[in-house]
Amino acid sequence: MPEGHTVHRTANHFRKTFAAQTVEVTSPQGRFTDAAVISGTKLLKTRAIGKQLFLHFEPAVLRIHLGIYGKWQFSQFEELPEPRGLVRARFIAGNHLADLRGPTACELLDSEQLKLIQAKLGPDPLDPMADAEKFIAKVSRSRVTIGQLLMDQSVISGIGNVYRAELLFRAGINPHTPGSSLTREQVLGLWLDAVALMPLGVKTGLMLTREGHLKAKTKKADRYYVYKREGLPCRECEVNIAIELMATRKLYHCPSCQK
DNA sequence: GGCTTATGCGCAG
DNA sequence: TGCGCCTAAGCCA
Repeated sequence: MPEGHTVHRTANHFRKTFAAQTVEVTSPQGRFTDAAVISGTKLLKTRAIGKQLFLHFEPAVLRIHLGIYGKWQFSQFEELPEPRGLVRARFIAGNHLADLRGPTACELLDSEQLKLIQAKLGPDPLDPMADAEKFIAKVSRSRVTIGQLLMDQSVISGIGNVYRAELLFRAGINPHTPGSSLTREQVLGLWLDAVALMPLGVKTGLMLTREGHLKAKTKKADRYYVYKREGLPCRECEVNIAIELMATRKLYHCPSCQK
């Protein structure tokens, strides 16, 4: 379920229920072989950058990336439940439990490795300290299409297939436009729109992108302008929403509103 | 119950 | 470009 907002929610949850505590870390499945290195140490700091979660324990930093399959399951228990299925990592502090399944990455980093990985990440619209100019500069210099640039985590962190489609529709920009063909106002506009929308995602856990429907009570069927609406009439102009593959990912857009 | 699909990404070639 | 990852929800029967 991971576009950036979900990972920030996870970071917030860890901060609330695990931070500053001694955490017991195990790998019931066995594949996270370094669990013992951090188990029994304190969670000092929790940070999400885009789709990556960094849990700073005393001996090392744990980097978690859910990829497409990864899932978290959080719960509180009176009696600790047996792990169900393949649990890569299990975190326990007090009566709080977090089970991690199927992640792409669950690995310990030293400070050098951490620096390298974080240096590769583009600015995150959910980070108040993020530098929009870095995003603008990379897009403006690139002949790659804006549809692909928005999915490139070294250009901007945290955008996935849903926000990509919706942001471009909201901006009235055709996904095939090369980054360098966009005006500075258009690129800044995309950034500012992400800055405006993504906190709603963190707050509600839903990707709310439709003007007038930016509330958690918005029904799933009404939630998006174009994402997964191929063949249906555009909500603004009635022309059918188009679908195609762009670099192996499904891309949705309105051929009329996004010229 | 089975089959399809998915909000991602690294890697081989 | 295509594969591997290998979970879980959604949909159909």
